[in-house]
Amino acid sequence: MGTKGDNNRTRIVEAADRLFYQRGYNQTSFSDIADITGIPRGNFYYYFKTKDDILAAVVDARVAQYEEALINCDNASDDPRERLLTFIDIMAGSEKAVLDAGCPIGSLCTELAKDSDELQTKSREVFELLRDWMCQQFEAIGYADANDKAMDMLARMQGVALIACAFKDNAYLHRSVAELKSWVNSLALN
Amino acid sequence: MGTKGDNNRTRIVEAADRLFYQRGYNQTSFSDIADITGIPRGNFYYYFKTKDDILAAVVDARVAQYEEALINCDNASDDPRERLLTFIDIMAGSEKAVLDAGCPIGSLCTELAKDSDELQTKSREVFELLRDWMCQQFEAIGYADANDKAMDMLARMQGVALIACAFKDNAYLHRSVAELKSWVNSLALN
DNA sequence: GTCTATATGTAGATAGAC
DNA sequence: GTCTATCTACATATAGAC
Repeated sequence: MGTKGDNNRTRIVEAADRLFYQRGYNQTSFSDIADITGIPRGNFYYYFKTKDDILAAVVDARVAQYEEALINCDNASDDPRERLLTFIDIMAGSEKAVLDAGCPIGSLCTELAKDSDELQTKSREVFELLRDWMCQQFEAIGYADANDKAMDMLARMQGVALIACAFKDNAYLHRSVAELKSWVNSLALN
Repeated sequence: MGTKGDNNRTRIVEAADRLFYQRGYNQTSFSDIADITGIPRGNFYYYFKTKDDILAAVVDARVAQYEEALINCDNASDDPRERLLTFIDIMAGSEKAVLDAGCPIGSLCTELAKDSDELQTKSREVFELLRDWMCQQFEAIGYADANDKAMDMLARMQGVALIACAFKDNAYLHRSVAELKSWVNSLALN
């Protein structure tokens, strides 16, 4: 523990994370990951029992990454609206990637919805994290239907990412992000 | 032409259409289509040169199917708002499938955004058809930014379908469809 | 822990008999 | 037009040397 093995494991997960996003889970092979990391295919099975296990590790890594981002949002302000705006800015920061491959969370869930239930349930975890955090913010603003609001905001961001990617429309993406932010700004603090 | 060959071709396209929706394009094999249709794998190459050609035929079939649906929307009323409501009802009619596999158009575009440019461009055709028709309706209502409105409505529907599918949340789907319809109803006829 | 060699299955695609 | 047999490539996964 804590030596070279962990390093290799981490490198596999990071490469898989990027490839699952850019090519999709099913279209990413062990060879692809091996080519990027320089770690031979056969070696993967020392760190992971199956490809599904690699996905689980990737989802865990993404959850950890977003947890950190959400802490940053929390620290950015005491005003829940400001926190939501910070979150939108973070997401909008990867606009080029979104235009190219959509939202990493949404596109993964969409793909795995057509696979096994286990993969589907696992990939949903990132969404659940974001929904719960958004729900907290809407509760702090004073909404009784905070969870509904969180689902709405999640859906809105996903719709924007999907359409922007499908049409490769950068202008649309910018306009929609601006409109989403002005919607958050207009929320009354009850 | 017009004889048995067309029948087999049509059966292949119909089976592929269903499978591309339920399992995804890349996860659907010739064997899968052969199992459903009873037509042997090797036979496919008499009707299609490559798997990509089958996808093109499926997209063409979907475009034709939605063109027909849009004509029905046009015939339903002279009021563009009523037409949009009819369209929403048609899309909401397949709620069980949406919960299971998402929107057939959106999930295909999301998947193929990570594949070749050709497949991506082809799959976008269905979206373009819907966007153009929606744009017409918003123009008829009197919006100067009709195309923006069309993109917004498309994105909203896609976001709802994606989130409903990811969370397997039927109640959310119903609520969101109702809210979308009440939004259309509230549009002022200028 | 790390690597090579390989097993096993299945994918898309082709050849050629009928 | 329809079908069987098969090719080639590549997928996940395993075995076992070092």
